[in-house]
Amino acid sequence: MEKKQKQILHIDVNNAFLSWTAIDRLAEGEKLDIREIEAVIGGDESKRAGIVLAKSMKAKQKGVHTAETIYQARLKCPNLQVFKGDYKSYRKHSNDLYNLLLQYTDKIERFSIDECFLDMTEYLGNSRLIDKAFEISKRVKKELGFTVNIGVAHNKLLAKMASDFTKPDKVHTLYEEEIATKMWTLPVSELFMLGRKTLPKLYNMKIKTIGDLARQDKNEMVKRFGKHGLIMWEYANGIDNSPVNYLEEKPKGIGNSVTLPMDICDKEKLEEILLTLTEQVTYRLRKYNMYANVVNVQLRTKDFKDFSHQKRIGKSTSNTKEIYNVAKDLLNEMYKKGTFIRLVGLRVDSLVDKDEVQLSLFTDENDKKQEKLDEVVDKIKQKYGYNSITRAGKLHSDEIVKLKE
DNA sequence: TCTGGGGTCCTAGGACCC
DNA sequence: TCTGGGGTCCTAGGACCC
Repeated sequence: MEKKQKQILHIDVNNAFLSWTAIDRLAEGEKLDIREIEAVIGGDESKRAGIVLAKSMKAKQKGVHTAETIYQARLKCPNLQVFKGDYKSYRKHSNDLYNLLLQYTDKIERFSIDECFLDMTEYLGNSRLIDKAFEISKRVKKELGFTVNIGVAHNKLLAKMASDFTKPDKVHTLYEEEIATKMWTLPVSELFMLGRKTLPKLYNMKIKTIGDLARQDKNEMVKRFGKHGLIMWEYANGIDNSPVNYLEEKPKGIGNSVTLPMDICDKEKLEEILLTLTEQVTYRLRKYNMYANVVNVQLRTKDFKDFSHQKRIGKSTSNTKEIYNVAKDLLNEMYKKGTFIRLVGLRVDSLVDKDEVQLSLFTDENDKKQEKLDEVVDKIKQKYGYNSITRAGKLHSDEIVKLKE
């Protein structure tokens, strides 16, 4: 029995953050379209978060890369203009795109804020996949005011690779018979899931193009790189059977981390930051109506070394105080006196739905009290905004840990 | 004014049980 | 007394993505 070939589109917003900020500015009456100048969306350098989040085509032509420091970008592009990001607005533009795409299929996987996979297999009728791609491209541009790249293929990997070819505002196909001419000729660094650590190892093996990688012996790749070796080899050969995950998925973990305005070696201060992070993380956790089983604390030292300790806690919980107590223990266990810390992070993992947790018959009276306390605080935050209520003596770390609605 | 913040998945080693 | 493995859970760290 022959299996029906999947019909997949990958939609990728061109310079998403920069385009969306450009649109917002024009809507507010600004005359300058920042897509037309040497510009980036960047983090706040005064908060030691100065990296490039998105770049205009003109900045790209000067050699500016995403994720490099704004300092470095400016060396290459002295007239660079830097703009702040606005995540609330980005979420809205992302939703606008999603809602437009829903008119074509409900099998949409939101891969990130600016990328979607569409499974069109059952929604094509008599039309061709590529014609749908062009139609979507035109409509997004006209109705939403920004451009997208669309990859057209028979699996997700090939669609994603295709959408990454030439930009912006382009539709590219990458069918099986085109792999050799369109993909194997590319540098191996272009392959999805091939990062900066693996690349030098491949260069040592004289692998320069995706084609070189595809022609390696599969078993040899597994022997050398384990599971990752298999994935690399399969991707290089255009093999990917993963489905478009269109169902809304619950998060597997929730975390907040913050780069401090200056390196800190005062443990009390670190604990205060940790408490603020815990409040935010558990607030989000409770909004999902979930409990956590694992607490994880991350520290980054001033020379950029990362450490993390985690602990599986006895019972699942979303209680601020309980999670903070575990977090504080982890911090104390890990923190060496006198070390200067650049970043503090808190995550909860191994999440479960609150409803699925068997409620203990012996729920502690004190636990109930704590849960009530969280509820009351959450309600106030929901009604009057996250910032409306805070613990005494904690205002400073509230400022450091950027508060969000 | 050098290097973000949010995730997911994998690996290796140790503890513990059978 | 010594010598085993397999399986599972837990933890620390790392690679990669946008």
